[in-house]
Amino acid sequence: MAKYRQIFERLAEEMRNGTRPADSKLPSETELMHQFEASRGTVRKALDLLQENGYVRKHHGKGVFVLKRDQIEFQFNGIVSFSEVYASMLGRSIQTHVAAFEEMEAPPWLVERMNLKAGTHVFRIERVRNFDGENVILDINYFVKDLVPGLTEEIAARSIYGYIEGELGLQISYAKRKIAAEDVTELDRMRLDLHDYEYVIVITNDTFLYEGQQFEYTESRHRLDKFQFSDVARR
Amino acid sequence: MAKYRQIFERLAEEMRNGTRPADSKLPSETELMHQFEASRGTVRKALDLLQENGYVRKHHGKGVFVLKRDQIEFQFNGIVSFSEVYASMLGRSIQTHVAAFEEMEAPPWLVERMNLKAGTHVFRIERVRNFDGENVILDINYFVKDLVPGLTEEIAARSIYGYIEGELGLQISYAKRKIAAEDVTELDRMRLDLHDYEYVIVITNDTFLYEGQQFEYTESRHRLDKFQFSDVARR
DNA sequence: CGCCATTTGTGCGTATGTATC
DNA sequence: GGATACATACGCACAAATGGC
Repeated sequence: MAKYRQIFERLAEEMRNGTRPADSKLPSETELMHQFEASRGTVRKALDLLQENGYVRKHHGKGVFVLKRDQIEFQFNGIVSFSEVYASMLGRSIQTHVAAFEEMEAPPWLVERMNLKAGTHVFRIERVRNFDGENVILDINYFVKDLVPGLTEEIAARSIYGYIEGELGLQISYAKRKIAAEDVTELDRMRLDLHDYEYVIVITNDTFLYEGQQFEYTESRHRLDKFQFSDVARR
Repeated sequence: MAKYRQIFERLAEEMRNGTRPADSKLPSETELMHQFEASRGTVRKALDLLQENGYVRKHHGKGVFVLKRDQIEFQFNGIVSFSEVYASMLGRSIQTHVAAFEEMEAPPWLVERMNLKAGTHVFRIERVRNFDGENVILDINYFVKDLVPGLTEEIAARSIYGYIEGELGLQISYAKRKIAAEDVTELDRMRLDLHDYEYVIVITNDTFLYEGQQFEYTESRHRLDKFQFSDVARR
């Protein structure tokens, strides 16, 4: 690990575990240089990282100060599967059931949407998330087959993202998300325990690799009362 | 302006106007050093900025490459008022009506939520967004009076954020957002044209200044069919 | 396969400017 | 004014990834 990264991790850990309490002042850059036996540029890079990640606030001419606790904990920015977030927020586990798994030629609307070559093959996966005995979330994924070879139903039942990033080593660059309410469809009725709800919250997700190619399109359909989305926007 | 900033702006402009097309390779760091008569550190800082802002992608051992156009345009990350986003996405304008404007002592639940001192005064503002002749969004803002002095109903009718950042020069650091569906309230019925909808989508927003103090809590209540949220998450 | 040139990544030392106290 | 600390910039050295030979 890069040295500035080590310093960052070390200091961040000390802030999380309370060794460096909120509002306390960090040692000066020169002092940290000696403590970590690093150059000033390296220390500064670590401090920049800390500030970018919301741990500290630098005050020109005064020093670097630790920000309050609850401002730190809340960071799940970036790209996370909503189900995971949802589970972690409630502190409980979600049962996942693979309701469909097929390889198919991308339908026209998907070719259009993902800007694919006609005839491209994709995996289509339906997964139902069961929470407290009720099916409340339906995830429909489309993955470009060439980019995610070797995807199986067993993997889908666990963590597709774990496979993609871990096994395949694909680098995800960014994702476009959209959230909106939609009328319940027949498929929703079939897969979910909808009670009397006439609407679902739909999160669509277009995920791109570093090279700019889209490799995934996903719809995550949530029963109204079981939907929640949180994030932190930073400037 | 700082030199690395100048280099960043210059290169970014050239990418936007097409002088440096997508997938093209930037000159090497050493070459840019000479072109801009800057040190390598300075050039690298500019390149880092470009990558952070989604303009380019660096590849160790290969070079720096310009990303595709639509990957650049789509960035309305950060903190934006949802109404503005909503309006810009539909390409139409929204009429804003200030339905309530009062100064009050922060109620207990707000003191708790915003971690205020008891007895703190806040502005409470209700604004209704009218779109195509229908009231579809109700914004309820609470601003800490001491941090946003001089707020008036006239300002509320235009852009509160414009006032806060422009006139007052306050620096917003980050915002926590939450989106969820809620049952319609009496207030919703009073202010909005709800038709038969029994639910609203509620976006809560806690906004913080750099010093870590929260100065705003807002609820934005949308009629189901008029709600849409988009963003781009980057890694 | 190894070797090498190119290019980015990291770390170091230093100098100057500027803001705060 | 002086001490301290952050911001920016420069130059140098070496490491690591890449691709051509």
